[in-house]
Amino acid sequence: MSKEIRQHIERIVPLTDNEFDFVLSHFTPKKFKKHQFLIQESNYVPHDFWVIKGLVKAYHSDIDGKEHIMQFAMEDWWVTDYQAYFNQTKATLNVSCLEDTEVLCLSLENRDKICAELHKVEHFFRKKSNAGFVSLQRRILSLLNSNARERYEQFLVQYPNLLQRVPKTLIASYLGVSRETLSRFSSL
Amino acid sequence: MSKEIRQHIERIVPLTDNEFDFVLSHFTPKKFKKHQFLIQESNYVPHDFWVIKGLVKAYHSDIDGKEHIMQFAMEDWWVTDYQAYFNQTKATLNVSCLEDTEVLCLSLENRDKICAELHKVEHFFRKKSNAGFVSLQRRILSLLNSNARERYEQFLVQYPNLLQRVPKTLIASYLGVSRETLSRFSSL
DNA sequence: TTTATAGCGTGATATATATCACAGCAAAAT
DNA sequence: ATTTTGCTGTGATATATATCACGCTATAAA
Repeated sequence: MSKEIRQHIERIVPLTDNEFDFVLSHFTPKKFKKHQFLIQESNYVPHDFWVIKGLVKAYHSDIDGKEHIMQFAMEDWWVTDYQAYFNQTKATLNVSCLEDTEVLCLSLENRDKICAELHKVEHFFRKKSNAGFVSLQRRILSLLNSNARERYEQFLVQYPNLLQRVPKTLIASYLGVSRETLSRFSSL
Repeated sequence: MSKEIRQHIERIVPLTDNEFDFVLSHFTPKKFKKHQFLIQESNYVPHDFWVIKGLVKAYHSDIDGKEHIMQFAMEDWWVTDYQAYFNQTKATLNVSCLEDTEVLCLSLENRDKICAELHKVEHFFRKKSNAGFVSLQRRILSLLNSNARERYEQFLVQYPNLLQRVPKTLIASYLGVSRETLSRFSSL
């Protein structure tokens, strides 16, 4: 299970065995059952999570109790409430498991430590953050440009694998559409 | 004009004079007149731009010729088509000047060079990227959560200064609302 | 087994927002 | 000085999407 994250990092920067051991020693593995919470609103957010196995949703509950999904995260994805994590403030998002899930946890302190210690690691996280930024920009453009049906079709192309594992209700909530409207799309 | 960017960087990492000179030498200043383009769709994107003075919009033109604004950028902001810039692909966004504008240009090559040379600089850009990521997440949540009027009110709170300098038509396009609908909000 | 509960589809209706059309006005261009 | 262009407001109407309501099915809980 540590091989996977090594691969994940080495897709961007090569590491010696020693370097990798050093990095890995700053992560702690953790397991969650379906329906358990990695993060709950109004609590502090101790970790960024890298998903080894399983599937989670990060979402905001509005005043009417409606859920708005910020992101899904499955194998090889990172997830947390980044606003709260980076600023050490209380979460406004919840992160909960759609399946039994195993993660590697990285505290902000440890993240900054391995970044400071190993320039390569700082480089890795910069690249990751840049890529994340770009993909959020794409999502924003899709919300501005496209109607509900088009957004759904884009989702199908971009995340065909998620479709298998995530109920349509939640995909609707990720896309900013009601489940009924989404359902009428899928039926043709 | 170089003092401003030094301050901008030193809000995150302190630099010696030598270090700053080294960094600055990788930027090139450039001036644009109102209506000129920093970036045009379907061209390669040679630079990331840091705005010294002025105001620009980064936007996508859809098939019907409608503009969707990705971001505004005024003094002390960064702007480019990041997807195209980071991946060295052709732009899908345009960036054009709403006012006469002065910028500092940073090529991807130079960015990577100063990041590789100075760990501090890589740290700076990582922090910047993280902050950008978080603010895009906020915008996405606002698009999912809030109706047009609420988004407009949030915009007023978040960017009161932009309201003075940007026509409402463009704010509407940033918020994903028609200018007519936005106009009906402002009138009460 | 029986009973909940979650997911999904679908009709009828309501509503937010877009679109179309027109006018007024200020600033820029000729 | 006159014309053009960009920005804004506002009415009338159209449309995409939300909401409400119901039933069906499969899985999970009692």
